[in-house]
Amino acid sequence: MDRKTTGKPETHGKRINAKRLAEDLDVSISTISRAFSKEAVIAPETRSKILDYADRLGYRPNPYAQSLITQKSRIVGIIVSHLENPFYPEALRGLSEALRKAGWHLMLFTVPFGETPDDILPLAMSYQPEFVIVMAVTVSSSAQEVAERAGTKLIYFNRRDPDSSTFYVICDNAHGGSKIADHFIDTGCRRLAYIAGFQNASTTLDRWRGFRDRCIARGFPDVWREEGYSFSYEAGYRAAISLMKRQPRPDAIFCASDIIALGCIEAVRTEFALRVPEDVSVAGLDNIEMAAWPSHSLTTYSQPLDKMIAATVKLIEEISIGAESETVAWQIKGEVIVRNSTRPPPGGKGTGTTPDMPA
Amino acid sequence: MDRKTTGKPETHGKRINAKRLAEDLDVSISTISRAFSKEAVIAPETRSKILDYADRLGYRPNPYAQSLITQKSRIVGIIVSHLENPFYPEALRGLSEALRKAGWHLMLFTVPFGETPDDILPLAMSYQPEFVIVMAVTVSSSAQEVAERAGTKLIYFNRRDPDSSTFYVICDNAHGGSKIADHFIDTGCRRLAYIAGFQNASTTLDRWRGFRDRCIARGFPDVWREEGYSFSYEAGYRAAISLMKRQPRPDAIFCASDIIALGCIEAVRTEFALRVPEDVSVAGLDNIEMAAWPSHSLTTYSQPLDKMIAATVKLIEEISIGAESETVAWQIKGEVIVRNSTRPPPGGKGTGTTPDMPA
DNA sequence: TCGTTTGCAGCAATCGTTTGCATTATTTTT
DNA sequence: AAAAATAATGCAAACGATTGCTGCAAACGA
Repeated sequence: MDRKTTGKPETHGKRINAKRLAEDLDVSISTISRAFSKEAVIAPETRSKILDYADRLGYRPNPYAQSLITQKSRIVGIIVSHLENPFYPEALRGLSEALRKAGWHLMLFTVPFGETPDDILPLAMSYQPEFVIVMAVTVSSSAQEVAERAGTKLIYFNRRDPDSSTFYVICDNAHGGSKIADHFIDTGCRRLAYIAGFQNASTTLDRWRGFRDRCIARGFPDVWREEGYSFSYEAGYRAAISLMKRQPRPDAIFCASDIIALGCIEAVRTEFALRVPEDVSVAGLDNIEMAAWPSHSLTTYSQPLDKMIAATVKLIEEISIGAESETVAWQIKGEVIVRNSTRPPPGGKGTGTTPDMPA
Repeated sequence: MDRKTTGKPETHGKRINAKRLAEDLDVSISTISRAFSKEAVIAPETRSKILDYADRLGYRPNPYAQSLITQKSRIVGIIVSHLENPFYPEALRGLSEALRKAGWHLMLFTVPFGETPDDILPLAMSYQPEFVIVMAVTVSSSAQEVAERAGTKLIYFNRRDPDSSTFYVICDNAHGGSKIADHFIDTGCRRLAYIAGFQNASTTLDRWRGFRDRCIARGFPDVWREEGYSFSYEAGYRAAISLMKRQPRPDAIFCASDIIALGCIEAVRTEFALRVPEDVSVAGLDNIEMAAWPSHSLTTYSQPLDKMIAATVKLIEEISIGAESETVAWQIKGEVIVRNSTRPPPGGKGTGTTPDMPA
């Protein structure tokens, strides 16, 4: 009695579909369909009979037929350009799980070196996703228009489009910059510098603005800015080198991202034999997991990733329902996470002089 | 003359489909379809006329209708469990680009903490991908059967299923272990140890086997093994602590992955105030980008990622064509990358004593 | 008992393609 | 010039669902 099947379900050649179920159970195809629809009106016992049998056969409604008829795909595309920045895998993972829970499927598109999201968008569009999340530089307005015309909504994640008014979800980058400025100044730093990331990125810009404005406001108008040209370890390493050659040397460096900060710290230590934080305070922005590793122990401003993800999913759900969503954009505050890459406050409290890290 | 449209293409309400093109161009829907099919027989001028016009309208064949009729999805699902290990974002990116070039679409599924690929597979199946790449622990044979029955082929990436004979692509992990053993022994290390990753993973096992067997073969049968229980920085940190408490202390540690090795190095330095590589040589396996950073400068055995990706795509293409692929599995050799986390050879040549890293 | 409301299920049109076969137009052969 | 071969297109039946409408029974009220 432990054979493969217990009666009817003899997978007899053909692929199982609604018709097969309908015949076996002696109902119409419509009824099968309704059994799988939450809102449809159908007798409870009929539904459970169908659902049970479907389960036995391993039947699931064909999503292609569904998409074809309903004109909805339940697919969200995601365009990512810089997976090498650990912030993005973290974001990707969170987004993936949250969207899955909400019943969406994620199609991944990476932007190869030398190409732009603009080149990828048409491809991403081919499965007619209802949404495309862009975790990369913003796309041109013409590409944007193509998407809109096909009925696909664009959502920027961790980017903001200076011009157009598409949906976006970001952390309050200017706030981050300003809080780091406060932290530097409060701990006695005076010669303040910034290492920028990719030049056209809104994140580079906003973090700089927040940082510089706050420095100025607190009486330190001479803030240096060094271009990193990208959000990477190497960028931080290189930028730090030219920054540290200046006279007088900066005593605090705010980096446009954590990964830049790590490169920066390394350069300060290796190339100049200087100590962090005794000689230079270094802070980043992101709060990637690596920042907490004892070897790095990086002071940073945390991106509120969970909240950003929740906001993104909420946005998608709302628009999808047709709510025309009042909130077109989310900008969420994070907080400063003080670790050991910045000097302790002058009072001498806190972590003491320099803990942990061996010479 | 620079208006939106130049004549006909007045997107008049309805969604553009083959029918619309057919009417406008006065051909049949079949002809439209054939214009988009490489193999179809159609007059060249007809084809280009159609293609041009389609371009003007921005028409592309509806993939859902296509999938429905052809029973092929051109979708490959990918199940990833440990994006926090930088090896996986790197692999993901490569796979994504290579598959896209080959005309496939990638659906991403991450395995949330506490769940297994088994739980995710049914979900991944719902869009009927033609292939599912599993970059995680292997799935149970029953789940595997479910996939096979739905006509989906499973491919393991960086995993090998001890029991069943599904497709897999891995690097030659045993070779890696043995080469690292050689390197340790050649550079004068004598008290050899291994930090394992996730216990049931084939990678943990194979790397250990290769390492231990080679050590034994060369006359060092007493190889320590410490469990890390996962492939993570924290695991390496913890495992290194209990390993270094032993007497006598190991003087060389082979870690089941780069990220473990980084944690291990950090523990050795911070918790024991010992130097790497002077007191202990540490090597990993993967060759993630971070391993090359000057702050880490990790000796490691490189996974031949490019080749592994190429093999995966080739596998997919072949099976998809129906070639029933002779090669069911790929196992590709990598090579030892010597950096500064292992001591130089006794002869004194090579990089000298200890370069770069400040005290 | 009969008319009315209500609850469920079925009919059939529809989504946008692909493709085997029939048909027409064109060229070649005899 | 007619017959045969070839090339290009059209016809229509799938693929597997969803959903507005219709129909029918049971339940209800009078």
